[in-house]
Amino acid sequence: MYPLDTLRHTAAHVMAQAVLRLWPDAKLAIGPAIKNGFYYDFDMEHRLTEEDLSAIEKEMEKIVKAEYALVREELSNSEAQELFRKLDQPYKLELLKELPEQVSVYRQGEFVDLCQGPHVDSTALVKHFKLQSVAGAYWRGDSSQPMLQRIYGTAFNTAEELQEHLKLLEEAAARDHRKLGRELDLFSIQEEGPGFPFFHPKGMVIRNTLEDFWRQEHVKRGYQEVKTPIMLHEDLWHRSGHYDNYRDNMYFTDIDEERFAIKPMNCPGGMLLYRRKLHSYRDLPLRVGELGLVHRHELSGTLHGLMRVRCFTQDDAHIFMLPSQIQDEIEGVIDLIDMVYTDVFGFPYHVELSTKPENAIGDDAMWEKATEALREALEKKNLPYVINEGDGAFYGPKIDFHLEDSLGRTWQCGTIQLDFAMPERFDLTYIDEDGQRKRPVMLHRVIFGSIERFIAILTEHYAGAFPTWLAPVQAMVIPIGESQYGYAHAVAQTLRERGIRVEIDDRDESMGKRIRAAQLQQIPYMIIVGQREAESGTISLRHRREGDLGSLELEPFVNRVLEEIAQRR
RNA sequence: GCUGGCGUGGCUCAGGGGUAGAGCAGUCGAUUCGUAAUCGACAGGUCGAGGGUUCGAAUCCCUCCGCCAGCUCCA
Repeated sequence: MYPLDTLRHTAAHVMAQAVLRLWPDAKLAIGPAIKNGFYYDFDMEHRLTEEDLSAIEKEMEKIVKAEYALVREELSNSEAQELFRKLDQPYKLELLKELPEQVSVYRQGEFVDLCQGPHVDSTALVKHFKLQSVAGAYWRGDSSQPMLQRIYGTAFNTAEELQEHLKLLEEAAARDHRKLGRELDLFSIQEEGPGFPFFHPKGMVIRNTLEDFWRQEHVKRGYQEVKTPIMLHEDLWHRSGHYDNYRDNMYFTDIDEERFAIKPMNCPGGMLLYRRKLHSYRDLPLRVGELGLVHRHELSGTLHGLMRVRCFTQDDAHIFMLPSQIQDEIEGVIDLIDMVYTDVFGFPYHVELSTKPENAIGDDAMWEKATEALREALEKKNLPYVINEGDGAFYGPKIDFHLEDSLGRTWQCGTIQLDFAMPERFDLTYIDEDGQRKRPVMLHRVIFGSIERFIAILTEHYAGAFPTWLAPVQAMVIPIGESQYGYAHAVAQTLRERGIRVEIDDRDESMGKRIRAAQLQQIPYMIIVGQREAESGTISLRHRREGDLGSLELEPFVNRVLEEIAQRR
């Protein structure tokens, strides 16, 4: 048994060999193993289609059956150059320019590729593979370079593992929040507003419930809430550094011959609010939250349902604090994020520490200090982390929280950014004990990240079956026959008065059909009322997963639902 | 933004140079039903938009818009 990435790397070679057999003019770029499979990039006249994939797979099968040994060969760089010049493989020559004096190639049958290895011993081992898709990809990931054709595939050691993986992909497609968002009537994106989502009544229930939860937890932790304007004068964005560092993602407009920008971030507005009055050291830490709607110009090709949009709501907060409060405040945010991810949603997560990017404001010493402070907090909290070099915000380093959903996919949601630069730029001050004006330090942080994206993640995580506290409709009352309509409406009204989101399906359709409709809408509880229930003043309860739960009085049911809501289950 | 693919009723899809079709959903009627699809009828589309070719375009060509898969980027 070889490690999967070794097997997949060989699979990439087998695929390249097959492609070369079918299209001898193909120029090979690179073909590595990746997280869930492998790919190889080609430059060729023929435009690959999905149909070509099965032809390539057939050719690959021949190569597997031929059981070619993979043979490693050490060459000098110049020998390799000669080889690939002869083979007319210009991308390999370009790669060689940056490789050391001694390089290696791997051969299998008539095929040879520049490659470090390692590989499996024989093409015979690449039995369980599947080609998945064709897509464009830039040479060296650089949008100024030519676009190549990339074939994605995957490979496993056993047929079972391959099947399992393909099933997982199907499952992910079935849970796609764009599909569920339509079916459950949560949100839509119209042609008139690419990347600008519309929230439907049911989507708004989820959204408002999340926001209510957010507010409760923030009030408990001493946060205040503000709302800053969506549009502010361009001068502000020059001062904040956004104009220089973020201009390409911003929307601008004119008002009375003055230039304004729609906010891509909430912090500059937060700065203005801090500056509205003098602050004493006694006021700090000042924790100011904002559910802020930001707009960012994202490339059209990157838009993706609610996951990637052009306007979204950040559950933002800015914490202004004394330098001595940095550690406690960071830890407080880490605890809050942990509570939300772990206790409420049950998401496992990992953290990354992102350091100074190329476009950055503030000097190196400042960055060093900020990065160290974040690192210290992580270590104090005993949180293992990986470093994400150069991935910080332009105003400060950050801790990113990546949660893992029920399909094992990870999503970056929460982030904590430590910022010494903005307070400097906006000349923020507080009056210290000694009567001197001093500079506060600032934390930017989000828990959900973007409400829109978080809802998308939740939708896929739960496959549309939102827990009761979030479910847009918590109970559907289904009268069996017309004579129970009055009783059914009375039951619904009682539930409504107790704060339960209830609907009634009294359409003139069979009970089976109405149960099915409620099941498909993933409504947690169905309340069936027929003659028996109407006469005894009870309900017959069905749960979307547990099925028929038999009959009971209304009160225990109300308590059950209210308990689930209170427990956020 | 780039490469490739795709745009037909609310949804899923068929049709493919002679002037639009199914299922589901919807409406109406019959039915009044005991835990995932009762039966029937009706209604619903200038086939993404604009231009061109043609006697005739949803169908062929061009441009634009949008969507999908990637790339790049990111909450």
